[in-house]
Amino acid sequence: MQMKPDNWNLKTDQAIKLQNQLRSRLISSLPEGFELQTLAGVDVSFPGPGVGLCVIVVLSAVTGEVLEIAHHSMKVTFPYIPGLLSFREGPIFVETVTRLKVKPDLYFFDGQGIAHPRGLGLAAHMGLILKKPTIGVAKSHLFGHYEEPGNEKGTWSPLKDDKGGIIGAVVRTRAGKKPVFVSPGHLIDVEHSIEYTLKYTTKFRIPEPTRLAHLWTQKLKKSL
DNA sequence: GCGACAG
DNA sequence: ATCTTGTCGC
Repeated sequence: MQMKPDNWNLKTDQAIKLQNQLRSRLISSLPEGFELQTLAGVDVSFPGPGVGLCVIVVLSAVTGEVLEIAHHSMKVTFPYIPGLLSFREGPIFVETVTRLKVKPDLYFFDGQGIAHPRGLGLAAHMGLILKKPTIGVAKSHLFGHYEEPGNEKGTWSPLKDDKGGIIGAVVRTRAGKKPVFVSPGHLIDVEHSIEYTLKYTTKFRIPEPTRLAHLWTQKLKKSL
């Protein structure tokens, strides 16, 4: 039986089963004739217990100019459990994305893509719902084996699963600073995930789209 | 049983 | 993620 990727009313054991079923639907290559015109960064903050605030910032892939910012806050019930982040942040993201006028060609998420225990991290799961290319750029490690990458910006080392398959990369986006964990979500491969992550990470360690989304998520949290 | 553990 | 100001350093 086919389950919907946006079924949030599940207990933890059922959520895990859903992830195992959805992983097979992932496509690991860009759509035919893919053209990157607009991209988005997503982030979620928690103004208080049981309340989440999501922000999506859309930028021009050419000029880097901010084209649109959408946000929404609502009650969150699912707890934070490593490996089940999409069930906590997914509902509010899906609600927020409906408020966008511009539909981005690519999304950056603050979390893992397929570099996940069941191959379905936040970025991968949201990609299946969006049916758009998604990339996960996490600030810390969750799953996979790797060697520390070189110390220069742009250097990276592969993230591998238990069988040695490459599921992402540990990328040094800033010399001398902690690397980020990049992995493809849906409709994209590891190589392009690294390429786009480096291309859109300019001044800081985190890609501009998600970095800006995070800034807004913190700013809006205070004005509530 | 003992660690590891996105945000 | 969140609790929290100024401060040392590149």
